[in-house]
Amino acid sequence: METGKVDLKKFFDLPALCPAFNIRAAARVITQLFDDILKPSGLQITQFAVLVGVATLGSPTINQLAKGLVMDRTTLTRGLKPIEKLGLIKIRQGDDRRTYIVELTAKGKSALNKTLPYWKKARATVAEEFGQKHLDGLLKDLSSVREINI
Amino acid sequence: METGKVDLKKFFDLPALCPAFNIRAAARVITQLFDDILKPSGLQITQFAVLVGVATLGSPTINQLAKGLVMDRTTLTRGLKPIEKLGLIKIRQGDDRRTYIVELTAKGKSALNKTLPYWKKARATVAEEFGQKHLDGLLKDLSSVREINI
DNA sequence: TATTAATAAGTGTATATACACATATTTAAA
DNA sequence: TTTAAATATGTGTATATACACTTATTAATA
Repeated sequence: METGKVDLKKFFDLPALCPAFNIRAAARVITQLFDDILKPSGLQITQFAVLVGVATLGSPTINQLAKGLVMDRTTLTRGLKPIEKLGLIKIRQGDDRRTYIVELTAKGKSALNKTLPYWKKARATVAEEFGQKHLDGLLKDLSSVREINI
Repeated sequence: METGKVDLKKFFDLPALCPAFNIRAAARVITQLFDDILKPSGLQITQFAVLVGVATLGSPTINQLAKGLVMDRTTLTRGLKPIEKLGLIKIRQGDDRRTYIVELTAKGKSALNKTLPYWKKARATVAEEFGQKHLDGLLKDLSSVREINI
């Protein structure tokens, strides 16, 4: 049976073929690039993403926001804490008292506008490194990945 | 100046255009898909990735492994703990006593082989949902994202 | 109406992520 | 050879991630 003997050769081409490895590694690279360029704004790209979500969805509930951001609800719950502490959002109970509604504060709106040029710069950097058309294709692909449901 | 008034319209198409939003959301979806399918193996895709890295790099140092996995070194340091606790790897000091070398245990090799079919199934699922050629293109794109250096 | 099911959200726990900083060891330079 | 620079790693801290579980509220049903 030789349980100890293991042919490791078959694993050699696995990293290049693995969607999970590749997408996670790329996400780390992109996140660091964005965070680096956004640094002067005082926001991280994840926090900016939440604020944009709140703005575009228009004072959503936690659940609605989580769905909009394609994010686990409990992940979002924790993620709201820091930006709430920064005074960028307020969370108030909805008419349906099970729900909680996330709203931008004036400070939050101002942070959005302050951060936008840095976001544009970060995006431009990626487009430059990557080619605009190439990037457009990648974004389309990523959005169909998002729509995968097991 | 109307600091309170903020035109939120300009944020509406931002999510679709943002590489960071999209790649992070896609990474969450793909990770959950892989973790779900790998569940019977007892490994998560991130742990499997580390084991594959150790196997393909051949007993690398922490730094070498971090580079190979396109991972921050300190992230890896923490990530090694759980699989070390599971007895899948051993970490020993190198001849250069600054270095620590990561090695697969027999149990680790066995875990690799046990997990491989689940990984194949997960990859096949993605390929099915996504189209094999489409996926090949995406993987190529993601690997060039990885090579971005600011 | 009383009971049950469905929905919304929070908490416990564990891992993932990475920056800033500190320590140990080796290599290079004075 | 002493000192300085470079390299390898770990730790403190904070946020990100999500599963399993619990609680509160509302909607549906008996």
